[in-house]
Amino acid sequence: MPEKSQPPLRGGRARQADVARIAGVSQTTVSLVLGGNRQGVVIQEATQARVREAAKALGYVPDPAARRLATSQNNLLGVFSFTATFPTAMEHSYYPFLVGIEQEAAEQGYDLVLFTGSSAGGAGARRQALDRVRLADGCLILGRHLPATQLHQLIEDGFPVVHIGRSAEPDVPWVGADYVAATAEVVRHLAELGHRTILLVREDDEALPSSDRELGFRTGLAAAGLRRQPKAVFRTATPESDITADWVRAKIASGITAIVAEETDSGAVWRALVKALDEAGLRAPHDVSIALLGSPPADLAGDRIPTGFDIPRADLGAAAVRMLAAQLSGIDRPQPLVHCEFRLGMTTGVPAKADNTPAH
Amino acid sequence: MPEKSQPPLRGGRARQADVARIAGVSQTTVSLVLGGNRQGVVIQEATQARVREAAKALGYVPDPAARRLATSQNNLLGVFSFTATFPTAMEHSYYPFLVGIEQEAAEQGYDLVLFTGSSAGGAGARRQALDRVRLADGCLILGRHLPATQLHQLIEDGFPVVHIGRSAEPDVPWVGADYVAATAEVVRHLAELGHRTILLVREDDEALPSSDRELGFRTGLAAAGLRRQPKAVFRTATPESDITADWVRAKIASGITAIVAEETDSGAVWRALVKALDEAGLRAPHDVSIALLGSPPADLAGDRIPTGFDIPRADLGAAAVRMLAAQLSGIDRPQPLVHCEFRLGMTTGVPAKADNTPAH
DNA sequence: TTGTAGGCGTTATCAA
DNA sequence: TTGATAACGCCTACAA
Repeated sequence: MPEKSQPPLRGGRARQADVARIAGVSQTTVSLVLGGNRQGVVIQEATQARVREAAKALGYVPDPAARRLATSQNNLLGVFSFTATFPTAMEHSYYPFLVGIEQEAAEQGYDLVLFTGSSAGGAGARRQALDRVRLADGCLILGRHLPATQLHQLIEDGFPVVHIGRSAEPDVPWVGADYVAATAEVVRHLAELGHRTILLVREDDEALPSSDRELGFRTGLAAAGLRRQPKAVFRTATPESDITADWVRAKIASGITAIVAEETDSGAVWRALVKALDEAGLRAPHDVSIALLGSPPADLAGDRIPTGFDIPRADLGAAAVRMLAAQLSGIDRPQPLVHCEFRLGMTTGVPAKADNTPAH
Repeated sequence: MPEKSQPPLRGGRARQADVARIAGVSQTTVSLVLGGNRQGVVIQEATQARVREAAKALGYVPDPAARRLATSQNNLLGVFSFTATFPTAMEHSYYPFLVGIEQEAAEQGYDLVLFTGSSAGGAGARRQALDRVRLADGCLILGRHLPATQLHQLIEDGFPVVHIGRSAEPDVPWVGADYVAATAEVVRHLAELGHRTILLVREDDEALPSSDRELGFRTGLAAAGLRRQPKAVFRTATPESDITADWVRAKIASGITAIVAEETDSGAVWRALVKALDEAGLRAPHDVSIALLGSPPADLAGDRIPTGFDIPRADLGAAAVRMLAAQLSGIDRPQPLVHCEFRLGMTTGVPAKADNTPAH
């Protein structure tokens, strides 16, 4: 047997070279036949058959690592978050985003690399480094607090990155929910019901989600032709103590017929509002209309559905993947804003009494 | 500038060669300094510092594919599931497993690769292929229906794999919940309360989770010194129609004082049992004790907590990672069985009336 | 202490 | 139509 001295299999795996030897052709031919043959090279049917047969006999399977090395395409999308991606407390997890991310990634032919221990530290401090993400073709970033320096280094190097959630950092590509339009729509809804004096309750910080809602609020008021009201926005850092039964009564007495509350991470504002109404013996929408600029916290899910809007987290994840894929293939970036679905709940209705604005 | 003509960065990613050029050393030295240097080669501190600095400046990260091709190690653990890992219906998801997987992977210094599109298909049928997991150092497999052929191919080739959930396939390493011991413990609990005639309700198939529970049931009976009862196990394929108010009444009349129900994917058995009791106007544990061999379905969570046991899914995920890590480092496999926590609920108590077994 | 050279399995470019 | 041959990025004897 004057065959080459190589053993037929090495480490239990057949290589293209093995197939080639069995089929009596060159390794290149095997690659051509078995790989896509994108070069459009013409190969005899008989040869192809021989190659295929040999491959099958040997149980040949291409080595993805080698393939990826040769094509310099990992088909890997990174997912990086600074907090644990799957915390024990499920409500705070990125699960809803991942639903969309996974679907769209599959659609586009990418696998996902989940970088672990971003918060915990795990095995050594160096794992903290954002640099690890470079092993993927591009990376999605979840969460608010990013190390701006590292991130910009990444971006400067031309590494494709998309932040989920509108980013305040310049030059960081992002996808985000369109809070402005969604909030404006809620205001419009209230205005159409006849409300003329509407109050926005928001947290007392400068986060984008908050200021976007305020912008949408003002936009909505203007679009509805409502005149600028001096104290249309109420800021609170401590909802529990600020938003009381007395507070609500006073607001209603002052002519306010509708209150829209920001959705916060903890849901504290909305929770406090609901509680305050309850303690005041008031009911929505009978005594006052209330709306929530976001989704209700899980533990209040059983309550009456609040009017407001839903943040399409899965859509956001999918949009982020699309944006990243676009960067990777050099296509123009798609729309970064994702539409929020208006939610007609049971907490808004016509104003309790004729509004007290001057007749026009 | 008599530097080599290569651009400092290619395609946005730095290679060892780039680092070497910047640091003014050879590529080997870079590999030595940055890689573990398992060869024990001694390198000047100053040189090492230069290399590290250059690497940092360039944001160098080793290419996983290349690394794997050369060594078969890249600190990546694969997660493969036959259904989508993040389905829209969160209740049926692998979330609880992922909590443990992520934590333990971080602990052990691994990142995770989530192989997507296993079910959806996505970009072509080949994505279906389990072979992609070879990019990682090893792989966790979730879900029941495995492509046995591909899986065994993988295992034969020495690729480390761990199935989450006890596997019926031979030679497939797995971690699983110890249903046998847990079920036996529930039976013991009932026996200690004084129950002598206990009924097991299970689904009518031959799945391991079911048969393990039955085995534990019989073990528990034997350990409690209860004599073998002819019709101690009731099988049903259609719980809704089989488990009715009349059925329950008949069982109680026949002397049964306790019923243990298998946890099924849909929770159908338990649901039917609870409903039947309700319709019969019976209450647990007053009229009959009932126990659930697993966790209650989410929509019944508000009900009275059933006695039974909890499946430690996060622990399972962590155990799977440990087992995989053990395989990777050549250590002996750790215990594959994870203990289920006994859950003392409100549905079991002393038998309704003096039991009717003959005096001993 | 550092560098040279060869190989891992695939793809891609040329010649033949 | 096929077959050498050179990357791809990294690791590791072995040589200097």
